[in-house]
Amino acid sequence: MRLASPTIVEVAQRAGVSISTVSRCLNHPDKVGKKTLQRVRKVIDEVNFSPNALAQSFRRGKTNIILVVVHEIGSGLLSEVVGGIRSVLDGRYAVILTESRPDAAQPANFIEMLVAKQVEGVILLCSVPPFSRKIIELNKARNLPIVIGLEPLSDELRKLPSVHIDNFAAASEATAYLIGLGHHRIAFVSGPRQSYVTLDRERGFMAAMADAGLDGSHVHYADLSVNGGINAANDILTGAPPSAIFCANDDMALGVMSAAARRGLAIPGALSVLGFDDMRYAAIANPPLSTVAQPAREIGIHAARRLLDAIDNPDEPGRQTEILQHRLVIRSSTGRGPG
Amino acid sequence: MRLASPTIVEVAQRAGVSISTVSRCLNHPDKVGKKTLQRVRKVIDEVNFSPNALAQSFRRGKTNIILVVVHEIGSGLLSEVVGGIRSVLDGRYAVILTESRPDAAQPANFIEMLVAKQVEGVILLCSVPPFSRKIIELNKARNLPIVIGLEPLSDELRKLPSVHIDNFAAASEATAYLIGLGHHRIAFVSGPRQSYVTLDRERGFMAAMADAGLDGSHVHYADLSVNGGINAANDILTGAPPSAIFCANDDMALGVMSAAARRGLAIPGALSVLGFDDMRYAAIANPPLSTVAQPAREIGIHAARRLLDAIDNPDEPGRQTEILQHRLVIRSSTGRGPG
DNA sequence: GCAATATGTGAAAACGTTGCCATTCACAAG
DNA sequence: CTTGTGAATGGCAACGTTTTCACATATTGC
Repeated sequence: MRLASPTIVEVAQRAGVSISTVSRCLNHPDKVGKKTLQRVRKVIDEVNFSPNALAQSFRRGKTNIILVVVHEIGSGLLSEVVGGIRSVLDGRYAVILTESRPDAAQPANFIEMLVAKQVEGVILLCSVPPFSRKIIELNKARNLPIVIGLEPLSDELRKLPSVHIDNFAAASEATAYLIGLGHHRIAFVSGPRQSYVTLDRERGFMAAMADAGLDGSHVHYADLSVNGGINAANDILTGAPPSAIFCANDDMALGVMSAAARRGLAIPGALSVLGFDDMRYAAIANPPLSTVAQPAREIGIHAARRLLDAIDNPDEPGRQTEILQHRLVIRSSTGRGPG
Repeated sequence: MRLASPTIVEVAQRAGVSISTVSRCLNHPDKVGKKTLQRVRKVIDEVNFSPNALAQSFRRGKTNIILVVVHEIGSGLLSEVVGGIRSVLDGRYAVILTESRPDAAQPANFIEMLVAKQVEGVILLCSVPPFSRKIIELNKARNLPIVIGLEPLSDELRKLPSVHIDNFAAASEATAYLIGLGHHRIAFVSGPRQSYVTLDRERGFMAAMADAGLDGSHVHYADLSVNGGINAANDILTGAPPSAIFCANDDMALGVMSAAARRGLAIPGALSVLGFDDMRYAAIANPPLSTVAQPAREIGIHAARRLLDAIDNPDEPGRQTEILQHRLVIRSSTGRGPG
């Protein structure tokens, strides 16, 4: 009993007018006679008509949909960014999200393309290479407006407008803070090497260590997850442990804290832990996690504005990367070091 | 310099064939002569043609897009559920997400409708009433397949297929566990009253208390957020505090733990805290949070399968609500009570 | 009361595909 | 040589809308 939706034609017939008139009632009601309008609207209500969005989009060549690509939705930070994006776009565009984490990998990618073409712009909040490469192609081939948020990307992507913090500077400031606290042996838990965000943070760490004449080679690699942090901590804390561990994100820092707690290590007494991102649970960790905060909502807002720019002026490239301010948030997981 | 995308017509001309043939090359290549196919494919490559997805969907009346509605993306639990959904749907459908949390409220809703109509099915993972009501209308009016996941919904929604745990039973078991531990004064931190999930949990708590002949009226209301938990805890812990607090979700439980820690209350020594959901950070809280786990991924998988069913057999209602197993996860935030 | 101008309306052409049907052609069977 | 068969291809309508253009009618200014 799938009843076919009524079309504009049916409305026209019932109201005894032409389809043009019905269309006008929908889109330019001021250009329609008063009583005609009334009659048509009545019929529209009666048959519960609403225009076929597919046909509309097709005809207009416009979908009013913006796609936001995230790697995985379960992150408070992303939630903030998306909130910022929506605060700008809502009303003008429907914001839909897609995850780039692969599940059935191959065919999915293909379908993403399909999605992408029904979309008027994309905000990329992730940098997984195979996926972003596809997106770039689309940008080139179809002239699809794209803005990168949160992540500075590989060199080929740097031509695209992007909005993020200065990860290098942030990490090196944070490291300097740790050094100022008297820590000399500091380990850094980095993320996957393809990620330019964590790479920048890693380099910031090493630069700050070098500046202070300290050994910045104590770098471990994990996968940015809590478990990654736990494993890294277990590695790091055997043998001669450092007095501080700086993590490329909060999830790993939380993992490190958990592993340290399990080993009976007092934080920050025996070990200082510093995170990155200031995600939602950082403040209520036990002890509350020191971290460097990204202005997530702001990033979303700016990215959305840039996208709007790009859509409205498809021809001019616009200024490229936009750097927002980070902020070192000192809570209780960091304390004085031995030195 | 927005260059118009080439259409099938252009390809046809360049290849010296009819557009039907080009279309066939795309959709039924076996029905095309070998050398024609080759020639057409060459041209397609040359001009970098790919069919206009909007036109295709319009023509076919099929978009191959499934919409998943979540209240807000920043939750590990949802991430799991979505993972499950995608493991079933990827390849057959593109899965896109939308948040129901309002930002620019009114106009947004309107646009959601637009989105909804380009979509072949919806999985609702949230129950915010104004939004879900809209969805229901769509279901009725357009016969749009819908499945509810994670949340049992209001009576009017109970007609829709849904997949979730037995929140009443789970909460009452968890409460019984607390009682068995020797707790007599137990507070419950509930969520907003419109939410049927938290309502069920609340009722489960009260029933278990009543069964044990205890006072189950110690119920506080918060908004399911960490801060809500903190505030609730501050209320509860002044005066004559209970020996255990059971929260309707983990976020609030984490908030309660944080507030308790700030007050110098030992957990579980002075206060036991029990959460609900087993979200990602529950296991690494300090101390690790006892909670009741939902089989999130399973819920996603089942919901997706139900949706597929509903799409394939639009006429039969199919069996209605499907109950999956919960599991009490005992970690270190709960301990023996005074009694 | 007549031209000039608004105002409201309808006919029809698009938008880019797909798929049915008809056509052509080659080739095998009679 | 005719007829029948199958494969390969082209023509064309259709999907539901929006929009341009032209037409008819109503309104205004003399």
